[in-house]
Amino acid sequence: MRADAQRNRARVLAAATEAFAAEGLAVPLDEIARRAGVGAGTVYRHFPTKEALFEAVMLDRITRLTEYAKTLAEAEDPGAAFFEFLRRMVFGAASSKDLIDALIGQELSGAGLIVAAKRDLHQAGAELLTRAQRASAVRADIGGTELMTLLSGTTLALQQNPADGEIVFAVLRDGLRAQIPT
Amino acid sequence: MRADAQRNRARVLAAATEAFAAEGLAVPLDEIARRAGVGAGTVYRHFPTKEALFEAVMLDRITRLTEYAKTLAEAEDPGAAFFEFLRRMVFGAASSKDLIDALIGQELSGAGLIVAAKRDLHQAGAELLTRAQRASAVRADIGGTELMTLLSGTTLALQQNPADGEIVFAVLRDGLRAQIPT
DNA sequence: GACGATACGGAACGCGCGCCCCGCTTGTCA
DNA sequence: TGACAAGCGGGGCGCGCGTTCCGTATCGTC
Repeated sequence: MRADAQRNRARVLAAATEAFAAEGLAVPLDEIARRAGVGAGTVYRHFPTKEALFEAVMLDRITRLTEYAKTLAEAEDPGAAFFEFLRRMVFGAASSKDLIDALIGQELSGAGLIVAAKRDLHQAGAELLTRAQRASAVRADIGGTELMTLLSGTTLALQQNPADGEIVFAVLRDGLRAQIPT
Repeated sequence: MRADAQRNRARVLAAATEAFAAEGLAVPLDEIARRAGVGAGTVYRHFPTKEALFEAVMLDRITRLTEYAKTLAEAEDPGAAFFEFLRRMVFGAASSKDLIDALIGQELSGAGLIVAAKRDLHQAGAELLTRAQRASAVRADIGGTELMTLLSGTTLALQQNPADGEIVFAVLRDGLRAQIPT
């Protein structure tokens, strides 16, 4: 690959990451190209479609989260590790509109790369959850899938009112800590 | 107003309510017209713009919720009334994609009718909340605005996985019940 | 330094959708 | 029942945006 091509690819990716985070999937591709200082054609040489570009951005983001989750899985205190993960998920995504689209939109079935990444993240999250539950730090009547649903919702909520972050997180935390009366 | 005009207006409103709930704001106006059995021009005779139609639909929905909240405000048990309201909000909106757009989208500033309706709903919800808090049924460190943020999030979450409704609601409920350790 | 290949830019195309327009239909009232 | 207004349908326009195409510029190599 030619040097300038490599440089442009990186620029596009950076601009796309920023633009998608700020505006969501709705940002026009021309706008991304403009921010990257390239033409629209160049974007298409590196990514066959706008959706592919979006997926590349999300893939990076999701992978990073998964790695973090795996790190936490080896912490001593399972409860603390779990809630730390929760906090990162909630606040990390609160200011990026792209996640909304990634989570809500069912149109990104994609080549399967994202699906796999998502599955990994879910798995890592579930691992943290199970450990915390074994330590009695989290209620037993919730599974990995439902946890992700909750997380999506919390993220989406903070999208609108980032200022309410702490209280929303507190309610989620306390709700997860609650022991079921059976 | 002529009889057929009245009938057509009602048909459009009904079709729009259904279509918006199923598909969200993204549903093409022609589709709504088709479902209503009228032409696109007819829709525009009754509602000046697509957004106006959407607002009319949402106005109805929001007003209904507010009335319900006001009814509950006179119940004997403030805690039970509050959680009943919560349940209605969460599950009532879980299967309608239009609320997503109404809640997320900031583009519907509108003529102010919706804004007023929203404010009324918030006020009624806040009243229920305050009463429940005075009865020590709900944590004290949360206000009306933050409650609405939480509710939006929960609603949005269930949009994707309606099956997780009960557990999500349970976590929200228990999180709200939790007393703060100070 | 010249030449071939690779990559670039941005004008142009097609499509979907909101909205308007106008010839025709239908309801209403005398 | 006739005449006029009110209302209707759907073709068409304009715009925004994703995508493509191709003449031009740039890189790497001999």
